[in-house]
Amino acid sequence: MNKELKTRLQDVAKHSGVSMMTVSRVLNKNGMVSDKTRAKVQVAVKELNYRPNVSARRLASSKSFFLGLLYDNPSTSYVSQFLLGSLKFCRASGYHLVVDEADNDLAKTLKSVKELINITQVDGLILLPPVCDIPEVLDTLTTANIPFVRVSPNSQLHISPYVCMDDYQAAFEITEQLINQGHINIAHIIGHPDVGASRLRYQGFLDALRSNKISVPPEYIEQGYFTYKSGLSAAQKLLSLENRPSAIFASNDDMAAASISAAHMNNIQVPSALSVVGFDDTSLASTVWPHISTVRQPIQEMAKMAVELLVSGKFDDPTSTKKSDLRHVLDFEIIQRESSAELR
Amino acid sequence: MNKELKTRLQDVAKHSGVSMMTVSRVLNKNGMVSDKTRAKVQVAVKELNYRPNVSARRLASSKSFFLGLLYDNPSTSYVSQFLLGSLKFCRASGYHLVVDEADNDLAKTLKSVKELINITQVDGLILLPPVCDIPEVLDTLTTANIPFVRVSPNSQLHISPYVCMDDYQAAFEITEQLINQGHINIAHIIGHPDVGASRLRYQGFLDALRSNKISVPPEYIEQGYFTYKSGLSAAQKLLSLENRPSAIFASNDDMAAASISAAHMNNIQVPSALSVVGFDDTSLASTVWPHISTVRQPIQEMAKMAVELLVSGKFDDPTSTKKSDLRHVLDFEIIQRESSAELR
DNA sequence: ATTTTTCGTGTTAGCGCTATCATATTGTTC
DNA sequence: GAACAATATGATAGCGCTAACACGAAAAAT
Repeated sequence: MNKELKTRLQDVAKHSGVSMMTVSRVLNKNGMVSDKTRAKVQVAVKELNYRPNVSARRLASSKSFFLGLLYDNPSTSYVSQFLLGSLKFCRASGYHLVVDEADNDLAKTLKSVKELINITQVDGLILLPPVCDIPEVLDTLTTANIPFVRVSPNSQLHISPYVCMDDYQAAFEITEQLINQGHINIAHIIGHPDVGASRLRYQGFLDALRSNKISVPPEYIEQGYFTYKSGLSAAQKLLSLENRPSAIFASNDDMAAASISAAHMNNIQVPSALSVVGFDDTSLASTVWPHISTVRQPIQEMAKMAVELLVSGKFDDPTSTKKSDLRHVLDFEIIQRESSAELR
Repeated sequence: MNKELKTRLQDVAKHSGVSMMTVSRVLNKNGMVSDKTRAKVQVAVKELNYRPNVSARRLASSKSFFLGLLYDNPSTSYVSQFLLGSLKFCRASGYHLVVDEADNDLAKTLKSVKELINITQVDGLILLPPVCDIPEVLDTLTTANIPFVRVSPNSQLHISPYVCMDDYQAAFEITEQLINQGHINIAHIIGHPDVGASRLRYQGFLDALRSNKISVPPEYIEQGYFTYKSGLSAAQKLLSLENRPSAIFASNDDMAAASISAAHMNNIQVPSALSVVGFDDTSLASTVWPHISTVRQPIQEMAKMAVELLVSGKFDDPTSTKKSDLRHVLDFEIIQRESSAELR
């Protein structure tokens, strides 16, 4: 560790002719500094390419500069994408990320949460679905007064800031695209019942059909669990129906991939005899053949937003924030690939 | 941040009736402490459930307690698995992980490495393939005298510790398993030429055939790049051969998945008319249908080992270590699933 | 013009730990 | 048992930063 190289707060202070404390205030954006001094300091920071020492900061301040990320067990690629995104933005803001997997067991999950709070002393927590909807976890955090951000939560939307995308609208649009391609017999594989997005996507699907005056027979709706396996058995049922659907909308890519497999197994050509669309645009969507038409979720952007919300400190005082500021919706994108096509 | 809760070094010192410095010495395993005092202190540490404050440590010591992880662009699931593994073990050892993606551009990659060294001041670096074989990166690290561990490296094996598995042997065994299932016409899709493991797997494949007196026509060997796409075009060629192989051994799961897709496209049943085996046992292997028979790489264990090697400090002085200590081989496992079967 | 309030800035102490050196306690040699 | 080396422990001073207060200057109120 080369000590000569590092610029310290003192160097910046000397260079701009003020005290260390003033520089500190400028960097932490709290406290009051006149515009003139602030500008002066900022110039010095830039010129010296100063980067604060996270450890010294953490040691001296009441903040830990740690954020926690708690994930459950959705698709691996979803978690890893989110993870990479948040690591990147944490680093940019001088924070560190402590990652923990929530166990299936509620008691263990709560233990993890408490350890993050008491031992690691995180400044805030990011909760991925479906952990973000476990009431006991939310209670623990609220009681401990730890700020947290939830990703695509399902319930109790007023208790914390959250990032999400418009699952309903995306489902509506991708369904409508199938309709525009001439499909009428469209089946749906619902996502995991514990994940709120599943319901929204299902609703979007239904409403798209309704607004186009298309009715859905009940046997066109199958319950899945976001896993390949569940998708496979759902698709098998759909494809063995008397009146086989010409298109399947699966609530995520894993189940869409499974639908394609099921089609292969039954010698049904995709997309000529069956169109399949998924949701999420995980790497899987372009790793199976044919590539899956899907909805791109901006996972990295969601991670960035989640980190930013915590870092900003805007929500540190839970009583002072208005409901309207809690919701942060990011844009999606419909991706047309080879697994869906015009009905012939 | 609740200050009352945390046990400090001082508390441990008081509790065991020695000075802070002695406790520090016990914890850091350097310096000399008598066995009696060490025992006393260790008891106190346990009783008080003491956890050292990483930031204070970092601030006061010459170490940064940061490790860097540099990855390139192999399969997402490989990276994310490794990432999760190393995060876990870093946390357990009180280190933090700084992750950086190596750009395709050499200059940018070197810039990342230098930033990790100079700005973040990492204590050590983990290099994933194929970054672990870029001479300029290795040179930079050697010059800066930063310890690093490489994962499945290809070349210059004497310059740093590394973790790997026996790719050759694993390839040999999974090929032999196909042979034992009655297969004679076995094709191979080679992995990315820049990744050393590709060659080892290819060699293991060849030697398994040779030792069973089976000859391979040259058209049974296709070059791939570890991507689904490259695997698809390779498999297409293999399956359109006059004398079609009855089995394909792909150098990773992505290309095995592609081979299965290609089979579907050509109306070839897997595994009844074509057996396919892969390598890595990433999540993909059990997300396509049929599930892929493959070699399980112990990715998380490799991550753990890599972190441990750096944390141990055994290799901080590059001149003092013997060649024999550098190599760390972990066990693999052959996983038989539904994509391969007895030849009928 | 004086008091009060605000704002902007500097001063001091210390966060929890380790490096460094000083000191105390052994053990070893002749 | 004196003289030395080796080993074991303690005291002190920071690492780079911020909290908490102190203080002067400007603005507002009397």
